[in-house]
Amino acid sequence: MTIRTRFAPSPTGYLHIGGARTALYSWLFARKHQGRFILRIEDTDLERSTPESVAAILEGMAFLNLDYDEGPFYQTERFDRYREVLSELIAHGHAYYCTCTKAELEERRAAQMARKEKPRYDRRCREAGHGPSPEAVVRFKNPLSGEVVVDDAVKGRVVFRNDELDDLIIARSDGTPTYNFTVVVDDMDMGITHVIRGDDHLNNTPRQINMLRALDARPPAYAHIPMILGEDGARLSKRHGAVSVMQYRDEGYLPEALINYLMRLGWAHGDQEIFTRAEMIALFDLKDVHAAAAAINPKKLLWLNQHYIKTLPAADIAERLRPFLAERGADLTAGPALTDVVLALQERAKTLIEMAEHALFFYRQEVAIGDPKNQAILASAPRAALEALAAAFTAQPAWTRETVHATLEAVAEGQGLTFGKLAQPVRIAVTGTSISPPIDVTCALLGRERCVTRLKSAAAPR
RNA sequence: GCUCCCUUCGUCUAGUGGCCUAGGACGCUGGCCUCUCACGCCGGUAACAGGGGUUCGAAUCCCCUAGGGAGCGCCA
Repeated sequence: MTIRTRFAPSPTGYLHIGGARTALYSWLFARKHQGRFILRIEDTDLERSTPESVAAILEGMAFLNLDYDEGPFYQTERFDRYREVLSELIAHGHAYYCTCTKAELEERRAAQMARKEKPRYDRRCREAGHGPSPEAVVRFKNPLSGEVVVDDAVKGRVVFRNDELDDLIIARSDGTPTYNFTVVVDDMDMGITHVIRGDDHLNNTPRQINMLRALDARPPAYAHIPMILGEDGARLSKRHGAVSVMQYRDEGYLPEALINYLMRLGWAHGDQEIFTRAEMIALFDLKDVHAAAAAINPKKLLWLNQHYIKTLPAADIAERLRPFLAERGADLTAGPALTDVVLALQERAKTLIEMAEHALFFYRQEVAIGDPKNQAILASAPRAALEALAAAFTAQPAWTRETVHATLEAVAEGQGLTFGKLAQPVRIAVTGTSISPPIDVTCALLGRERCVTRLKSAAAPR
């Protein structure tokens, strides 16, 4: 049997990291078993679904490199099929028309709550034999007795009693189908073998299984993965900062880091922290998914991002860095090869934004020393030392890291300074900041001409 | 309120009855390295929610309590 999994987001917002993890686990499971991964857009809520959200979801999946074998399918394009299954259900006595109004239902719900009962439909129309009408909804006739057992891959065996369940609405009065019904029809039609989704759906599962049975379909296997909590342990929301996958991208996070982080959040393989895609596919197993909700830890994500910035090929990082540099007005043709700059910066940036900012002075005509602290450091070196260095640089035959280093050492000695006492003011002079790669590397990369110009300008009286 | 789920360091987790005076990672922190910032290396900090059982032995099995979460929509 071919394993078939699906990711079924509703396009009512961006792709957030909880959804991304659900998608990742479904993708991994399919890949591990040489199965098929299907993307389905659950857009039956015409009110809240937007094309922008669809685009955001697709974009997020692409960024994370989660490719799908089938889809994206849109539920709004399958309304004929839902109608067909709906009439089948009605014809076989598994569903019925209900004419109770929203106001009536509301009232009964309130009364049940007041009586400390679980609010649910009282099945008043179940045997009434109503026919179709403009106000009528269609309800599924849930079994009245017995129980439904969900053998969940992460939660274990969960038993629901049918008398706890009510007759849910599967088609609205305007004829459109509802979520719990479309999901059943789609999972059945698309031959989904493993439903991997958030555990907020665990309570829906017995009703879906009952519908599947009414349709003579074999229920898939289920795996309900816990939700992701914010840093404070509360439910994830906008106020927790970056929760959108695209926002992480914009903040300079690598998909490798995000995927690794999400993978490891609520799942473990012993003490291993870093996983390649191939390892993830090979090692992933639903049974190792932790059953409890996990809080997001932004610092650890940052650490992982740094790890991948550090270890991925410099040329690769350079390509990803380009847009961040362009955004900051850097002219990449007026400076050293970007890959060389990345090589120098790779161990000193946690995000691409940070790297772009630290790379900027390589691609600017001039630097400004705005910070008073930096001006003070610059002033700590005798003007003559900077001038001597500029002269020595000019006279120096070859321009490499080694020769630059030797010149710096010679000038420092000549001026009666330690290497460090000269290096830091020089750093301020040529980069405009107190932070950069080693000064010899920085100068070598920046080029003789710019170094000399900046040294002279820093030495000039103001 | 009812039903369902969950509970190991601050956080993510290892642990499936003895290897646990509970391991790793992030964070925080002391030190080393050092021209800045980083990287790297060495060390420290900190947890089995509580209570009852079962057992020679429990973080691991059972029960209860407490706490957290989800669902109970003509939302998905």
